[in-house]
Amino acid sequence: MSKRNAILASATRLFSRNGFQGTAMAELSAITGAATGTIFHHFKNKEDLFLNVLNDVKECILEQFDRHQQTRRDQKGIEMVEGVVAFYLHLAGTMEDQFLLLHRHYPFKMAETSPVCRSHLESIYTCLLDIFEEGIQKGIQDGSVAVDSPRKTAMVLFAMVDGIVRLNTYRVYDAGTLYDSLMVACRRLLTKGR
Amino acid sequence: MSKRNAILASATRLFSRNGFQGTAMAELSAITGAATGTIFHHFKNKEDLFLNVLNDVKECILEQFDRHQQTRRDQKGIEMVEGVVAFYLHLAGTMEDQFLLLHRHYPFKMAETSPVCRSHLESIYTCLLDIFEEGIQKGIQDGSVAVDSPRKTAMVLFAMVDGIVRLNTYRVYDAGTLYDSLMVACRRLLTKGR
DNA sequence: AAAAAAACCGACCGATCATTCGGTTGGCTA
DNA sequence: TAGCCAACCGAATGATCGGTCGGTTTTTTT
Repeated sequence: MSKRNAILASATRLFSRNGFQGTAMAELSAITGAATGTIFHHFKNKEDLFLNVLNDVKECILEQFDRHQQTRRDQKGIEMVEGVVAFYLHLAGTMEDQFLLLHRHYPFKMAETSPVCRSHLESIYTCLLDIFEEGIQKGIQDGSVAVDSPRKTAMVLFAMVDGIVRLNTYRVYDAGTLYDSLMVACRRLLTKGR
Repeated sequence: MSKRNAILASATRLFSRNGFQGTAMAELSAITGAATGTIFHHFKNKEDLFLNVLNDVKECILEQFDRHQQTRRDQKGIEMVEGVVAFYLHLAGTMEDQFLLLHRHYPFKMAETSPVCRSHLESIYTCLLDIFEEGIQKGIQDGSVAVDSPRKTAMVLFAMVDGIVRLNTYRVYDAGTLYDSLMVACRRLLTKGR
């Protein structure tokens, strides 16, 4: 692995676990074996480094969901949505650092002044909401889903799923045992009951 | 207002908006007009100051919900739950800083090493979950709510409501227009449909 | 092989940080 | 009045931080 990529990989971990201000370039230097001069050779400053980390996170997440979507073209709407929810929970486990980064507050604060940061975050959330909405729309057409506003329902659904993931990574309570209840809740949200 | 309370009030705002490491004692000193020596006279260090802030947040939130609960003794279960959800959304608006503090990551990280911090956070979340569960339990008895596991449902419900509040304060999207959809989702979650 | 470019190094710098400390003030008690 | 103590002050301190710079090594190009 090139030194640049090693720096990016370790920076992702540090920015996620310790935050932006909690990540010291000296520590990053020690972990990666790259001199501080080398880090600033590849990235013009700390914020630029973070923006590159966030860009990687964005591309990784978008690619994962794009690939997942391609295998789900012929399902019923409700099954698509449930599949996405399950996939989201799965990814949150395998890409813990990336999801933790998105649960921290500073990226959203940085987005208020940095258009690049804002663009990355928007890409991620727009993509996720679009996927949820697509499943809901399809479900409405095939009769497996019954809701008023697809977009708003997608938002509420996403807030629920992401809320569970957050409470889990923040260790508020063990949400691992909650995934079944979440799927039940998901189904109830989308159907009118029988 | 005593100087100690002025320090606590401003510290709440700074810790919420700028984070722990993003809050400088010098800035706190400038805002409150208290010398840095005065701050360290009242609080033995920065962490102790934060713990006192968190304690105030805890007491304030617990008191608000206690008072709210007392006015809701004679409602149906589902109405109690919906009332609590609405009250939660209302509080998130009037106590923005306190809720933002609870949405940041560092208090939960600090909780891993500080028992005092952990205790405060546990008190808050246990209280909230208990209130949600109480309404659900009551609803099961009076027939207005139909779910399998009250506690797990309370957790999922809380994750949903808190998720909406978080996405709103992080300005991911404007959730203000989402409160109606949230209440609909809440009702669907708790009832079997007709 | 020579030259040019890119990657890399780590000592160094100024700024900022949390915290300390010696001293002043003002209200309370004996 | 004398003595005491909590509240208060702000200059000083040592550690740490992000970022720079002059130089060396490695890779690529010609």
